Amino acid sequence: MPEITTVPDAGDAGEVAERTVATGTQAWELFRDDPTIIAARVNETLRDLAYVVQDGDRVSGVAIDSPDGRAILRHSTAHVMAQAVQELHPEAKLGIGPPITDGFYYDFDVAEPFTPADLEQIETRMRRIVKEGQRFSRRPVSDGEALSELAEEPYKVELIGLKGGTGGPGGTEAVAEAAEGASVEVGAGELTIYDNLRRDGSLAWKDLCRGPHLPTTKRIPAFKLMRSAAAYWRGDERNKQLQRIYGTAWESKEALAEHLYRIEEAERRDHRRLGRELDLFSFPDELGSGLAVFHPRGGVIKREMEDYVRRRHIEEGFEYVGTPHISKEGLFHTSGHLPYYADSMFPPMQMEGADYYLKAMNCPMHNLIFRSRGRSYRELPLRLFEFGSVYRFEKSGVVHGLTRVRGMTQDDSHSYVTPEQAPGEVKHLLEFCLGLFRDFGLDDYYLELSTRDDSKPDKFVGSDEDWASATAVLEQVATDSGLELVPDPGGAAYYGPKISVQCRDAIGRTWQMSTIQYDFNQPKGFGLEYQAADGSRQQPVMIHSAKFGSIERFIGVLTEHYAGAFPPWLAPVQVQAIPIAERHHDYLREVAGRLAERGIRVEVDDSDDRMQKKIRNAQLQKVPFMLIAGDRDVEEGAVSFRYRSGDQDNGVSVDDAIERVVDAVRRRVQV
RNA sequence: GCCGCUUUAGCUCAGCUGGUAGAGCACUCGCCUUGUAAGCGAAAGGUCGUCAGUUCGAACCUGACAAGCGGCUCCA
Repeated sequence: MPEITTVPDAGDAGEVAERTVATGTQAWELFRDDPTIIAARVNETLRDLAYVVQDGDRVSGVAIDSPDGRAILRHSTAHVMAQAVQELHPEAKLGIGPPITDGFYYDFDVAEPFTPADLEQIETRMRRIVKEGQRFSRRPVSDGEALSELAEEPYKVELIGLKGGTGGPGGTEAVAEAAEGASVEVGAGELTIYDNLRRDGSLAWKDLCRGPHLPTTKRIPAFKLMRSAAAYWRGDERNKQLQRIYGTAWESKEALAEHLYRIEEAERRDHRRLGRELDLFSFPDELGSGLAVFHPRGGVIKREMEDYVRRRHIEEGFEYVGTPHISKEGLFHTSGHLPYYADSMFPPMQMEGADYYLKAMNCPMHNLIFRSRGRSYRELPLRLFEFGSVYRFEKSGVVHGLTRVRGMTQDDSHSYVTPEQAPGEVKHLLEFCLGLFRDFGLDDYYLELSTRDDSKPDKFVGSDEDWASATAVLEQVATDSGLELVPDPGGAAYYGPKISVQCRDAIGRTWQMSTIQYDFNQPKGFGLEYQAADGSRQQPVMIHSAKFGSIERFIGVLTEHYAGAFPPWLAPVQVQAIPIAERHHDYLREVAGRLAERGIRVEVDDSDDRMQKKIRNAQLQKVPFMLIAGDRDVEEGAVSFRYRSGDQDNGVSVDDAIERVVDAVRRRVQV
């Protein structure tokens, strides 16, 4: 028997050992000592363990708890789910079933949407398939063979026809996602079908798939179906909606349990829930969807943010202005918004023969301020700033807590600059934004560069040259920042490209917060000009920027980031004074009075609850500091200084306690 | 906007096949006067999201609308 040489790749250790094995050796034989290996990486390509190694192959094992291993596990579980669905619902047609972050999904065309009871039934059937230990068996097929074998699967047939035709530059995110999902099915090279074979070798099920897969269904340690939902075929709302089932799969029951626990944790820090529990804000039905009211405690956070950002804008050379909430429609024609965004604006109100719109953006109004008199180059950069309340008619299905609302306040600014000043101004604004993130304790973020989609010229205005130079300015500044920069093709505003700060909250979701947009179009539309040093009239560039983005969204993200335990400087109540008995009320009122003189938000809990209950209430409200006083403390002129964490220092003098609180607030530290 | 689900007291939830509502916490009032996450008791609180329809009778069945939730699409 001829022998061939393979080179197992030791991976992280960096050691490469040569090994000579018999011809026909399959990858699994190289890893028979390691039960966590469920696939092989051969010359950078992922393969089934049934792969027959070739002379010179570099082979390393893929562990089930590695990122690739989990993706293979999840994709294999998606197959098992699809098999179970078709066994229970033979009429179901298959869409696509890729692995995703933390799980997988599979789309089905079925007459009736799945019910929770259906999901349970499917899960039960899946367990049976897992128990049967069906083998995933790879089989290359020609296009013709695939088409005839899968003639009953119209969506698969479409994907076969699509092979190589998806993706490419300029695709929207949705198309890219569909293409990504489809790539799991058809890949780039030859077509393959995976047969699920029972122990006796009979065919249980098959699916068009690029693979690789686990060796057998038995290797699925833990999974759970999460929910069903509708999704448009290939991510296009003009297509039919399929029924999608989401599931998750993990390398062990423990890992699954941890994942489910993380989901519960995320629910506990959901700002919609904390907003109610901490009495921060609400969304009264009477107002309508996506319209928030801030309660006194949420109002404190909002006010601290506003005070901060107003002061910072003034420090950074901005001038505070004010503009109304509505305008005659002509303004939004001049700005160019109406043709693009009429659907996203509240419908107009008619009055005295004119149509008035609620504003969805502030820039046109700032342009009017710029244009209100002749401007000199000496005034530039001219920087206008305000808290602009804007209203956007978000589709009913997308409204979400404070992070996607219909009425919001932007800390909006517009810098009017010469083209030469633009790079410096963009840099200035980006540094401003990053400083703000630092002060608010958000440190997990990245930049996104949103550019024009060249394949959709009707969505963008302006010349190619203008777009290219504007994009180059933003890209340069973003790159110089040294921060992670993610491209967002097609995400630009119609009038120009933008940099945005995408913030990750503690549970990994990302939100667009700050934006800096380069606009060479509106100045033209408004006929903005300044007189240059040589006496000529020149057109300024305007740079739009919002630092928080929207006050509402920022509060939502901040609430989730801190899980409601705001740092002292933002906490609605900074100190809860807790008397042990009624005779200590006056003592603590005096302490509270001294704190209030120092600008501290302090409350004395003079209810007739037990002191244990008062502590519990303060903890539940996530108050950072509790000052507790009983006989001993009064005697010593001290307090028991309890932190939110449960740590406590007893016998702290009142002077010291006040300084501790004031200092923590002043330094904006978290405690 | 699309698909599915949900809506009962301030909050979290019960309420069997249709016979017109219940708990815990919170709130109010008493009692208790307390040393590190829930003291005891009482009272009060709901035209069961809204409007129609079916029925002798609707929280429950049907429809429309509204709001919420999970996705999809969208997001200046």
